[in-house]
Amino acid sequence: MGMFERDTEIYRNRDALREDYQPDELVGRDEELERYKTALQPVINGEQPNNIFLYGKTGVGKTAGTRFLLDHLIEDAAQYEDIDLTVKMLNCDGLSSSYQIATRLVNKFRADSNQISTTGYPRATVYDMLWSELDDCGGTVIIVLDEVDHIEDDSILYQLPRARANGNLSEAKIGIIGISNDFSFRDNLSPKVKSSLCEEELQFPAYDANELIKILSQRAQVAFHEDVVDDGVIELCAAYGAKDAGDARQSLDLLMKTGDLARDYDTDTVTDDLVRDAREELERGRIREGISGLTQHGHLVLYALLTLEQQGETPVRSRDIRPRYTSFAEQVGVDPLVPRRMRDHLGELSMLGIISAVERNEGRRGGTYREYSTDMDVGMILKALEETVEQVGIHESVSEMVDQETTLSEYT
DNA sequence: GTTCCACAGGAATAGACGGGCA
DNA sequence: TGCCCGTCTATTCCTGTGGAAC
Repeated sequence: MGMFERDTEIYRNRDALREDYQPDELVGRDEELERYKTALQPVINGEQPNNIFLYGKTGVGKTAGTRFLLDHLIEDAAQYEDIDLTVKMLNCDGLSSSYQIATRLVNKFRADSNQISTTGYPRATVYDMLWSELDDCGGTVIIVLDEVDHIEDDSILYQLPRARANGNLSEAKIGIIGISNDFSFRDNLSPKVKSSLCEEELQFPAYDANELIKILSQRAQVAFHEDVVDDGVIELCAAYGAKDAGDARQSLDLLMKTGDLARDYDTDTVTDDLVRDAREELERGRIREGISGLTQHGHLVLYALLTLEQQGETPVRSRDIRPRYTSFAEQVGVDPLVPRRMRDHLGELSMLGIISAVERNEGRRGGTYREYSTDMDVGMILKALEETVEQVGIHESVSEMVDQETTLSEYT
């Protein structure tokens, strides 16, 4: 027998569970796509396209829906001789200024051999280059700015929709599609930008469990061989996904992890139990990753909360976490942070989903405050902390402290 | 309706640090 | 090497906020 043996293969096409997989049909977004389609209709009519602003949380099909519709739009527009449609998509992640967006856009229109540098030109020159590229291109041009909330200044969002009205363009008709998962971004736009960019606003709500089931079934059918996936697996993945954030990406990851576990265990069926294992595994990974990105003080704040949790003192408000945190900080020989900064760390921890916060309000008697607790297994987080944090001294001091505290509390 | 509590969290600012560059 | 710049952490000061108490 050889050293390598082929796995019992449950997958037909594992890639179908990946985020970037494009199914032939987009399920679960019927209403949204219908409205989106209506908003794009002017393109086919040969009119000036609407500017569209699209918002919704991560993993609710904004980008996938846009790709899907625009692909069809390009295909259908080709049937009309008087329409010359160009679509350019730009992901603004990692780009912070209008200047950077403008240079990237110019390069999108130019050949690889003719790219411009992303620094060095006066802003007005870059804009002029952009206008001439757009005019050379002519016809209808749709520019999709994904994650548009990463841009910190309005300039390009103001200039682009008005380029034609301002006489910078004579040939091209421009339509902007802005995609954002930050709801407050829209409100923070200056009124003049808001009115032009947000002519059509589309909101993509989170997926509910039924929609997730549809999506997962569709993908699973392609991804797995027949009769490999037990009844209930899909439903369970969807239920977890709907409970957490209504995020399709997350549910798909869970399903894929479950399949991977089944493959690793050499079983030929994907079962409910594996879903639970996979979820724990993903959770562990997420927590480890979150913890590794924290500063020393973040770790100390987390330790403080964890030890309080172990003693049954949670949920606990930040001012009651502080003494514990302060003594931990002293134990490891660092100055404790001011309360304001400590709250930042607590906020960061709850953003990462490692701890949870509930806002409480006792009015004139007690004002508003937040109560923190961990909604996960403390042992698991502690283990992740020990694995991730190499800082000498912390664990020893903390476990010493915990021992003291627990012995103390045993006597009281 | 007004007041007021105690915190939430935004804004301005400073210092440390690291990478790119002449 | 020193300089510049952007990023990250932390501090200080501040305004905002929801609902119980008045």
